[in-house]
Amino acid sequence: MSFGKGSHLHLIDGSAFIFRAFHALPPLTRKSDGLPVGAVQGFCDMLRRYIAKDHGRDFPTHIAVIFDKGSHTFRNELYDQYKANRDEMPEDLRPQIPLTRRATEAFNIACKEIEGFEADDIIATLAVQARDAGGRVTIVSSDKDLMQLVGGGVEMFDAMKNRVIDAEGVVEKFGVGPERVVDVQALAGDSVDNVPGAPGIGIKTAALLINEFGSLEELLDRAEEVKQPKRRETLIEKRDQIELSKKLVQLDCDMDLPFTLEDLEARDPDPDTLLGFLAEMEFRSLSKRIAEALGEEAPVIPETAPQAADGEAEAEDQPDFADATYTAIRDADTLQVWIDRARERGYLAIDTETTGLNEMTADLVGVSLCIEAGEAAYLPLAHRGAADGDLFNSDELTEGQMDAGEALALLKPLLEDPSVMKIGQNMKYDAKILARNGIDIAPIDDTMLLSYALHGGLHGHGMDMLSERYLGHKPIPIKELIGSGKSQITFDRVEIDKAVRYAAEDADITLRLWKLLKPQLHRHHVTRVYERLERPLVPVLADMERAGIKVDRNTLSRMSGAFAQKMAALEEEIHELAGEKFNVGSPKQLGEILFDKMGLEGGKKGKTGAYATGADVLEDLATEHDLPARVLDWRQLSKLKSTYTDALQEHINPETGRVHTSYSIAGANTGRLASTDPNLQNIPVRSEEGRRIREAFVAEEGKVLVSLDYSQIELRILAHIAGIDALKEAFRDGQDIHAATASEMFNVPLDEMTPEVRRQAKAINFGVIYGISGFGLARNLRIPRAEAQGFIDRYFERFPGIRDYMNDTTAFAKEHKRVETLFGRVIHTPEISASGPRAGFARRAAINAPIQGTAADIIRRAMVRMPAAIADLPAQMLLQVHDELIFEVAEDAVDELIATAREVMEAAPHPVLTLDVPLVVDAGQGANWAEAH
DNA sequence: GCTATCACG
DNA sequence: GACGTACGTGATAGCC
Repeated sequence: MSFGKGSHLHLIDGSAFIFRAFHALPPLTRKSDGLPVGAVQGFCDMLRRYIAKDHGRDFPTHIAVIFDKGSHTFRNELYDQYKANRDEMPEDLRPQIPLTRRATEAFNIACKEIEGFEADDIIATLAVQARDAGGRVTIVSSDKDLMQLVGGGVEMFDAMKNRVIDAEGVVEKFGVGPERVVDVQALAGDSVDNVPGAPGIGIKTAALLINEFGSLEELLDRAEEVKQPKRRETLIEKRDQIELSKKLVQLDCDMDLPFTLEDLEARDPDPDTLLGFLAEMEFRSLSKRIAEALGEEAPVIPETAPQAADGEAEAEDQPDFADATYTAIRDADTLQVWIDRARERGYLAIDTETTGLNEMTADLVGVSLCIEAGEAAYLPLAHRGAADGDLFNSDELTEGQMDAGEALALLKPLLEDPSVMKIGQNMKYDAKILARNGIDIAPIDDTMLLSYALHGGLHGHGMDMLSERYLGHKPIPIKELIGSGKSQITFDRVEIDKAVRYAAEDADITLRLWKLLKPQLHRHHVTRVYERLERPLVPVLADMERAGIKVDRNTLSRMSGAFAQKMAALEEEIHELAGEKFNVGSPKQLGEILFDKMGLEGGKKGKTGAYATGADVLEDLATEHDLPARVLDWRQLSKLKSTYTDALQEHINPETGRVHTSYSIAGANTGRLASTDPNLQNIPVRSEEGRRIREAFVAEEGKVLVSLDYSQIELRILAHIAGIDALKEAFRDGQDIHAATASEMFNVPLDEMTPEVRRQAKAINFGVIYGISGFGLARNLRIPRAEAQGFIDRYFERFPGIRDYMNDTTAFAKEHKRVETLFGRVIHTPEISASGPRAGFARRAAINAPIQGTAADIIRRAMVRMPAAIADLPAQMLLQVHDELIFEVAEDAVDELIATAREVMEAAPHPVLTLDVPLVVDAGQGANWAEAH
């Protein structure tokens, strides 16, 4: 087919794509030999869209992947420093480049490269040819150089972000249309490609100048007319350099190509070739998906034994999931066989199925067991007739199930047998369910926590994810059994045969993951982290969650009513001030009222096109007008009512009268816990009105709530890690640390300290923990940026150790792609070498992680030791809020509890670590949490 | 399902 | 000089 009107050419910038994929995606290696293939997989996944034909009207008639070839191009002849500051290609990316070419060929897509030419120029030439022939062009790339080409039927597509870039997008980026992009680039230069441009002029200024003068040539000829002296001089003095820059950034649209557009016609891939290549790469789920799209059988990829040499997994050969045998256990004899086998083996994987996700209300429906990969059994205990079946019989237990009591009585000795390891995925869930059935499961291993200790920061730790990633197997989605949304059924309504396949598979997967991950602990030096900080927390948290905390419904309900009244009054007032009724809770409507209708200054639209109406914006507006101030009040009440006084009531368990949160151990990257359903780690405290919600959290009659919290633990850890003598001394002397910092920084004696100066020092102290920036501090303190930067400079001058810590930590993260806490917890930082704003995020996260993570480790150690320490006291640990533990204790044992728990908390780093600063724990007590805190 | 907002340490 | 920024979370409401 000849190329012309109606044709649509897709040009994929291959080199740029794999560079970005390499940095954006996790470092996947081929299991059999450790060959890095993450970028290749990302590339193939992108090409998969062409197989799936889910492009709609944009499906290409012609397509090619274009690569760079050779490092020396005509631009180096013009300027020997062109791209001279490029980093070496990462070691792990190098071997993936030829593989990417092979991938392109396997997809039967034209693969083009020309020695001595950049992909950009080939793409430019092809795009112009295609456009001139009357066709459409989509350039799959986000390289800003290619933005010159946009318009007249040419658009760009950012495959990583799944976003089309058209002429409008170009204007957004460069401030000028595509035809003037070169001019702006020539002025602004490009640090990545080492294009010099005009010193002192960035994209913003360049766009301004080009828009004013019409073109670069015009600007340079009339440079005398530029008003700003500095700019004028630069433009005149650096004219040659600017003109050279233009030549460097200008794409060559007129290359002699040894092929034609017709050669790029889209062709269907040969399934054997393509699937063969994917199998060779060992892309399990990808080859399955592509096989499905092609209507072919997925290739069988053997579960090869990874080579020990590469230091990664060394799981024994595990059988194919397709060959697995999953059976039902329907009688005591069969169950006994499984129990005996588990005893003999010394371990088993186990998974419980229940009627819901809430362990406090869900009922046990069945238990699955696995001792050998590929061989698992499901023990159904409480399956009932289908919900839509005969009403009369629907609650009857289905035939062929063991009596639950009998089965659990047989299982109990095994599950409590100290010589048999029980393996689960997220064992806290199963432990709680079993505890409610009288079984104290121990000892345990948890594949979720293995993954967390090994790979925290790299990816999530849910079973579906781990299975796809490490076993190349997509588990049966639970939705296939129970549906979703309104028509969702509970697991006890699932047919037993279906339940067997699903439940047994989960136990099978868990066992396989355990065999794969457990041996890696040692090699990654996280055995102690897993054994001391992750695993022992499971029973401790299970106990706390089961205990719950008593919440007084009447208190909440009264507050809800009061809030509702106040809100209604405020709402009326707001509508009056606005002159019309609108939904105060809608940021979109509020923005339009404030900035469009009322014409207030300072309206800024975010990326969605809506005005920002956050608290900081409204606070600024509140000086000008009453309405924003009322909205702030309304928002506060609305938050308190919906999230706390209303929602908390729903969480009171009718059986216990208490609220039972659930802590996720592997949720936060730094090692912190996260509290969900409900979140009891963000109960209001900072505002007077909000703090009253804590009055609803109460102790039982005759008991008291006690709260113990670490004082300034993160700053103490910073002082220790960064070795800041002045801070250490201040902590040893028990000084007010923020006042001490202020005194040191501003040379103000402590007894002359003003609250304002102290406040600023406090903001800086916190900023340091977060990876301070002038911008962030300025915003926080609402002071000019230059002033904030001045504070930071002075701070670093007085505490040079902190700057060293930040630099050292960043350098360590860049080298190792991870940081560590003082207790050896590893937090991976894959984004640390990213470019653009993401690099800043990653850097600050890397600076923060060892500090926040060490604090998290310390309180984890305290929590693990706490139950034994207070075993003889009539006390129970209920909640953790990052640096605070809340207990419920009999009135007459309060003092003893405080003394004991404080000792455990203050000594938590021992014996592994002795901090250079003391840990101080403050205590409070009362009938409710507001009093105790 | 995404975004904005706001509650906590 | 320019870019876009404080770290870590979870719940709710609005909106497509």
